[in-house]
Amino acid sequence: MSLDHILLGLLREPASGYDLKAILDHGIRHFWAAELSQIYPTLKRLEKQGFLRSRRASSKRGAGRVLYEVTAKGHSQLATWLESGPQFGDMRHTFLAQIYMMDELSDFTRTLEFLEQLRTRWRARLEGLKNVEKEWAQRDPGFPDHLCSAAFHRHLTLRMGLHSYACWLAWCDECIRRVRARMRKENRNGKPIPVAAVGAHRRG
Amino acid sequence: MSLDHILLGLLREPASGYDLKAILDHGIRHFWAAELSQIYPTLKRLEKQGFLRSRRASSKRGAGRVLYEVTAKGHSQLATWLESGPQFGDMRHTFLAQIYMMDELSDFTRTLEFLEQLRTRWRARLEGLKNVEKEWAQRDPGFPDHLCSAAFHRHLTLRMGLHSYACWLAWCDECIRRVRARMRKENRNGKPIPVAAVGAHRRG
DNA sequence: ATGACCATGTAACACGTTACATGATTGT
DNA sequence: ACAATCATGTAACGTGTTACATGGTCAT
Repeated sequence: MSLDHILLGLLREPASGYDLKAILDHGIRHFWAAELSQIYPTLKRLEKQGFLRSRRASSKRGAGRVLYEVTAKGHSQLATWLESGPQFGDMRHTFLAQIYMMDELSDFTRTLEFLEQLRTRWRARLEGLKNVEKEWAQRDPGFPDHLCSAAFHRHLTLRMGLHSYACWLAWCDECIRRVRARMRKENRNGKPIPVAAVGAHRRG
Repeated sequence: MSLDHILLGLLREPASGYDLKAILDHGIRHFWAAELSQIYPTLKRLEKQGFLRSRRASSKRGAGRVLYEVTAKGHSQLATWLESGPQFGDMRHTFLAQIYMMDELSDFTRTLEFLEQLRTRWRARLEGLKNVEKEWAQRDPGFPDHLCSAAFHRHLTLRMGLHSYACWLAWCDECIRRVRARMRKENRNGKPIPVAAVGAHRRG
């Protein structure tokens, strides 16, 4: 149900499905993704429901395009959604599930490699977002305290990405430090740490 | 595809679908969720594929139960998955999408209310996890540096939850401070901040 | 002419949720 | 008797991905 509202919200000016995909991929990719094969049918349905209206337009390059814009009904639908409070979905962090059961491999080297892969990925993401912010600051004289309302809200979401990646990296470092400490201890005195479950699962 | 591996990983001792649901709800709920209606068919499929084997057992209370355990094939399947590196799925943070388009409402009071709802929720979650950790520390003399390997890895995932919620709260506070500052400014000198998009979307 | 990009779509499949259906046992 | 908990499942629906199909324009 969320993609409906997201498309409605991104349609500030008339845009095609292809445009919306580009917007999603550029400014939004750290917290949302969608494929064209999902966007096109969704736009059609939103039009049928009266939230959008479409018209044909030509494009310099390639085929003709279909531009959509939000109707009054669409705007009020979007406002209702925004006023309904935060939509929390439950997060599915597959990599955390993997760490949870990493003891299966009985080898802390694997855990360490795994954590280092997470760190590499997140460091790259963090650098990416930092650059986005830096370039924005250079380009826009109003940055960050005199942005228009739309850009201001956009910046808040960018800050969330920066906070998150930084904090996950800190977590990675903590984990790596602790895993290394355990490995040193095991090497010092030939694995005295019990391998059997002490109270496996339940309130982890 | 992930639920398959998660069930395999959670099955350290023989357990029923109902048990697995309880494990998911207790130790894992801050990063994964699944319904019984999804778990039961998945277990059947995993058995058909040779990763699990089942036997009937009675239970004190209620009906008979079906206990599953992991086969050798299942263990090696799980090991392959764990060694294949972190599975990053793209995150869908609906509430961030909502903030992104919150300027639609042309009223910072709404943004503020929204952020305060996020803060309330996350504060509760953070307190919950802090309690889990505190009780664990009191209960288990090996905590946190002499846990068995399984519990150690479990603790790493708990730490991730603690880091995340704390960092999101910090982000909330930063946002709330900035929104309040903007509201004060607007009150001082009747809305001089441009409302029109300066460069809407694109690299946000 | 080849590949990169613009542009729109359909079909099949995979994954996940909600609602429904059944029935036993235990505690109040 | 009633509600809560144990226990297993099916059916319908909603959402999201991958693969496939089509065809135009532009630069090399």
